Amino acid sequence: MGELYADVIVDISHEKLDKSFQYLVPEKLRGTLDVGMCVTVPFGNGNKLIRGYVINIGATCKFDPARTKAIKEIIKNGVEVEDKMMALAVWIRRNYGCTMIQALKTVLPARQSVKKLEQKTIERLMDKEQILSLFGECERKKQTAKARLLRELLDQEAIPREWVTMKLGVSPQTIHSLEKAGAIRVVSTSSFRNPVKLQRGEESRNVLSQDQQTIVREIMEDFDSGNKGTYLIHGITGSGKTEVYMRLIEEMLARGRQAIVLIPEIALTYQTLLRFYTRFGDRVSVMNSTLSAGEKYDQCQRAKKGEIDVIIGPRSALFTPFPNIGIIVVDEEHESSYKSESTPKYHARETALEVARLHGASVVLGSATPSTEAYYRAKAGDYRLFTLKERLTGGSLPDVTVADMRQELKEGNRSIFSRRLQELLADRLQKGEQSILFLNRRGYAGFISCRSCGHVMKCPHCDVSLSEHANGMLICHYCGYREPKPSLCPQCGSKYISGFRAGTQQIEEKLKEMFPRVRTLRMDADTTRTRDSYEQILSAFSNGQADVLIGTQMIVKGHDFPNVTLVGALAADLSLNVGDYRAGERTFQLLTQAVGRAGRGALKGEAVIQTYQPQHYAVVCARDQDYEGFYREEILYREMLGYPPASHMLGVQIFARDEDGGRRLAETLAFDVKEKLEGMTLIGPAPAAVGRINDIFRFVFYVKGTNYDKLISIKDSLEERIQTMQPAGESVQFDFDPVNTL
DNA sequence: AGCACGCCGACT
DNA sequence: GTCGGCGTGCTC
Repeated sequence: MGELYADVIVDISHEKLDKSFQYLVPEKLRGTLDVGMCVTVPFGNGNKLIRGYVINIGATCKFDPARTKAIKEIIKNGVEVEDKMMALAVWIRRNYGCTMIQALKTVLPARQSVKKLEQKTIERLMDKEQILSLFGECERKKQTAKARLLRELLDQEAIPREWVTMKLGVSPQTIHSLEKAGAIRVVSTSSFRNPVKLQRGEESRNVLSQDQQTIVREIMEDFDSGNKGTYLIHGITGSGKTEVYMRLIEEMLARGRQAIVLIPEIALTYQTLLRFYTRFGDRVSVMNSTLSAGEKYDQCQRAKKGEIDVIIGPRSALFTPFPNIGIIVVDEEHESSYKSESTPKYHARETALEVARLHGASVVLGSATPSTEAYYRAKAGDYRLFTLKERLTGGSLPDVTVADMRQELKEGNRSIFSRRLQELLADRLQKGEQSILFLNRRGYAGFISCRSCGHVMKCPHCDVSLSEHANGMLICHYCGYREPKPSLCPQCGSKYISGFRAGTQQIEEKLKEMFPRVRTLRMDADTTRTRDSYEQILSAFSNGQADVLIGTQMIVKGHDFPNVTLVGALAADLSLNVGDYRAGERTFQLLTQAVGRAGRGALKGEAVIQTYQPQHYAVVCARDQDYEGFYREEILYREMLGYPPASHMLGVQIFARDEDGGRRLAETLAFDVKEKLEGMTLIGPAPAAVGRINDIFRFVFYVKGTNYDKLISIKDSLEERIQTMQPAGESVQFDFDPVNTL
């Protein structure tokens, strides 16, 4: 029988060793040894025994077999931080379908950046005379490297090690020998900069409401009795979720545990940060995308050393190497930015549960509009559900009207503003109150709808909207179904059937035509290109420099504008018909949030939702702020069509330079899957929604099934199959329970 | 990171 | 010749 070889990552934190080494798996470890295990291996010329991690096992030896050494033994324990990270990487690899290297890269902090912040400094231990005599001695012996360093030390007490090795050209050995001679000392004064500017203000510790207290008490009782659960807090904005998080974190810190707070990518507002900062001082740190790789690495080191206990950040903050996490908070749990868009396509909410399991920690999910997934599992009893109904900050919910744009057309209003919205806008302008116009535009898949009756062209097999393509065909990008674009509405025979195209710019123009004196601010991908333009626009609006703010999704998240008393959602249909099974959920969430922007201050607010489908449950429930009602409808739809969370879904994406090659590969793989379905369903293959990006063609197919493990084994067999084919110009990616199928 | 190897000047 | 420091490159 052939030999087995294992790829091992050597546990030395240095960039040059940041690759795998192949070792022979000895007879006695066969069957026992598995990916992710910690082993001791002989390394280097002296065959020194060191720690390593197995990242892969296979029968092929990519190295000179005569020179491969054998693994000594398996170390078993799960206490080290690294071991937990390793276990997590193994879990990610299995659940999201990627290589061990990819999993490790997401889990471990970027090592390459070590060099940049190598803050080791060389300190002089002797006084000037001693150094001078030593310098003379070295000069005489022609020990030039030593002499160079010593001369430098005459002027300075301490020199950064970086400077010494690079600029002075002194090798580590030289430094080492001088260290042994007692002339110098190497100190790692890694000056971990804390990216938050400390501004400890007055601590405002609100008294908890009855409901808040109950949540904190029950979660902590569970925790103390060794029952580490998952909790979903369903609370409208302003109901005091953050205060609950902070209390829980305090309790955990008191028990010597650490806390991770996840927040959506863009939602890291300065206000939230400050709140945490004033409460926990410099024991808290932030992780965000504006941090350099080096700074991120700093945060990890600080966490490892126990200098901080609380970290706030987007999904990657989940991998902060804390020794003993007590709680993980996932705020705005429904946000789609929690799902990674690059391989491994992990979901931070699900991964948080695994991190918590490894540490014995509790997980708290919070949202005003919980994801269907989380609510489903709460209903099933997997999560415990808490509801916060009171709005602590005051302000009442706005009055919402749904404007039926079909009716508007019928009665001769061809403008993009309904008459109701026009009226209210005029009223606000006259009163000097502010308004927000919200365009929930997303993606560029143009759906086709009838402006007369609201009928939307849908795929008869997948119940998602069909997209219009340039050749006049309508295509379903789930299954590939296609039909020609009709010239008359199949429902009512109207000729007003067309794609919906409108951008923030057009809206601004139309608004100015109608109200020539209006002052507007526009916020979309175009106007927020630079780093702080986002904040600038928001504060300009906040200061009353404009009457109307026009923008896309980004304006509905975070930020309170007390003077805003009118919100118009211009085209609810834009996100309702993007041809994705989550369109309803996303629309409901966006509309609910948008509507909630009105009337946050003392003044009562109003909102108008414009749509061609006023009867759609996402619209109706958003109008009534009725989450339960929405969920009941949504889960029915998901169950009926077998979409997550009622079922699981594996997306297989094929990328290819050559269109035919890609299609062939997609068809071959899909054909393979067909043999192994065992009750699961195959959809596709079809060209992806965006069929070509950068001249790379994309194809996709989906497998739906209730058993996640079966989907994993489908993925495994596909991987094997791909390996045997060794496709040259094509690559394949897997996406479990995709969030974004566009 | 640590260790060996090969190069080069200095000293017996 | 040999000794010892110094830089380079490799480690499965």
